[in-house]
Amino acid sequence: MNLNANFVKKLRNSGLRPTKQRLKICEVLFNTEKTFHFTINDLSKIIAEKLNEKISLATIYNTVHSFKKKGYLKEISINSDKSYFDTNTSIHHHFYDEDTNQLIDCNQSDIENINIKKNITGKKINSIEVLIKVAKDN
Amino acid sequence: MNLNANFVKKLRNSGLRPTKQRLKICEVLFNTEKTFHFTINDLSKIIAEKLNEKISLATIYNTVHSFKKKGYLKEISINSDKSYFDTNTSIHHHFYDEDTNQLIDCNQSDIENINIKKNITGKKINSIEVLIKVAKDN
DNA sequence: CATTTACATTAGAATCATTATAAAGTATCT
DNA sequence: AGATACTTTATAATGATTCTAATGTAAATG
Repeated sequence: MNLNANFVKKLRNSGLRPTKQRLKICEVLFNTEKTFHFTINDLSKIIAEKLNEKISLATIYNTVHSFKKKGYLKEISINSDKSYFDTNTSIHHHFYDEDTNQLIDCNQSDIENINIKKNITGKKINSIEVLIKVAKDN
Repeated sequence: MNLNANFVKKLRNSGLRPTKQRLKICEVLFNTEKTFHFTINDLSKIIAEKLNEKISLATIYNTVHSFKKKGYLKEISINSDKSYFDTNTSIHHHFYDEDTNQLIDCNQSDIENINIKKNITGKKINSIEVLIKVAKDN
């Protein structure tokens, strides 16, 4: 399956028609070797600068949220004013560098298995996320 | 040490003068058997309703942030639009009920020790927080 | 393949949480 | 008590996100 068909599939699965704008968004999000973290504002700038395309914020918000709902993107919790998203949707954790405000992936294999002894009755666990805050050591 | 003296001490330690408004805030935050979670808006409403006092939002924000900086309150990360605070400042984790949007404490003793095998070079770990998202099991 | 219909895009307005401002009030110091 | 420094407050400003409604485009229909 070529890239474009893959993008179309992701969009359709998310209940979205494959439009020019949304395909551009896919290009930035899914056509990369490495996964990455971004805010809506970051994404908007990348599209504007690298792709020389201007897509309205409303469209970007809608598309990102649809992808998130479908599981093609993850939202990441940080004490913060902004929402961070992650194109790495696998189970993994994060370091948050308080000096630089940078988010860094922490593979599941870098943390020993987390064993939760007690759960809320009648509920199932949907996710376990660890956030490790680090700062200059001095 | 009586309660009031305790409040004054907390305020002074946080670099704040003990004013009428701030003491009312302390009353809500620290004069309880149980610790609890709140948003600034919650706090504002509790003060307005239970204490029959109206304190401006700016004062509440300032006071809460000073307490947080000093460690008398914790801020909690959730995928969200709002900031949650916790009067339980001990090391502990959280369940987040996605059905009800409720935050529930998870004691450190309810999770087996978390062992991080790899750290960012030159950084020290300030905190390790686990957020367990749960939802109806059906 | 023209037409209709349903969904999309967009700029700009609206909203909501949070932060800044500056005038009036209060705690503390001397 | 008077001077000084910090506070409170209402209101304005900001910034992220969502809404709106007019215009545009994809898909379905005949």
